[in-house]
Amino acid sequence: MTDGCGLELSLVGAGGEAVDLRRTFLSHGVASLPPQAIDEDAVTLETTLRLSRSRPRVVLVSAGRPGFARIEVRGRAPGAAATDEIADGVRRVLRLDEDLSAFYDLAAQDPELAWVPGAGAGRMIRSPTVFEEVVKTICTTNCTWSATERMVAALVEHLGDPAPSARPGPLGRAFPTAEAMASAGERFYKEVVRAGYRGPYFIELARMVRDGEVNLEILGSSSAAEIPDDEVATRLLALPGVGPYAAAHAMMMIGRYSRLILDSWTRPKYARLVGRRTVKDSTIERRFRRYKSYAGLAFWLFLTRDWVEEPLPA
DNA sequence: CGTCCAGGTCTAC
DNA sequence: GGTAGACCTGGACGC
Repeated sequence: MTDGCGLELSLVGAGGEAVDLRRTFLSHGVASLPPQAIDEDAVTLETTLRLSRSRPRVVLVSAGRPGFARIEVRGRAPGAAATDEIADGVRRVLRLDEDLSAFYDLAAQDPELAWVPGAGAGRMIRSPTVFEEVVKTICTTNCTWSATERMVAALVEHLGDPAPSARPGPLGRAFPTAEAMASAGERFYKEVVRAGYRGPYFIELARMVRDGEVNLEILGSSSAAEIPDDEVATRLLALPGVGPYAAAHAMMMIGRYSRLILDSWTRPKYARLVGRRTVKDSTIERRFRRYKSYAGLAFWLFLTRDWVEEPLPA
């Protein structure tokens, strides 16, 4: 456990926005894939963070004093450097470094999304690396959610570096590095992960990242600010197994909200919410065009408002 | 049992 | 540039 002071993070966005921890934890399904896990009732997020100078550590994030998140680190108390790294990691995962105030201003003018700023919604739980986001996204393509869970769990369980406290299973391990994924053989992907045709995609993607042919992490860093979304999309679409859906999904995960995630879940859900049987993609795009670079985030929040119960008006 | 298809992508026209 | 068909896997469903 942490030292007596405990570790806490102020739940405020970079622009002073309120942040709702529960809304953040339940921002999207990928947030609950290993090595992350969400306990909805306890409002707790567990994840395992890789550290630069020591073994990965299991971290638990939960509600602390009002306006704060509490961070617990499993195992012996981390040193000062590791503590800083863990705090930075959690800040990144919760996306606290992001300023959503410009988006909130737009949402406030839209009767159907005016609830967003007050709800502290809009922070999509993120993974420690862009590589992890892309791999997980590929695991969501063309299969059921149970298959996604099976594939990700197998990758983490068999290729992830364990924290000292790790027990058998997919939790308590950092997400595998590109190195580890590139070194695993085709048989591993076929027989253990049961990834089917995605196996060769994973091997090639991991090899490209390991060999420095692509720099995915730059796309998720603040130094990529001058790279336009179109360019980010082009780079993602060039990756094996990444098409329009996966590119839009990965972009949402790395804070590039211009693309709408249009897939077999979002399309019917949108149609149902607006009381139609089907809606053309172009119609959906038009509805959210006013949000410009935040169109994808607006669309996602429109779809997921009912994921969290809202407090009754006083 | 077979067919369909799930939070698609790729290749070949 | 738009559009079939194939593609791993494994639940859900119809027969």
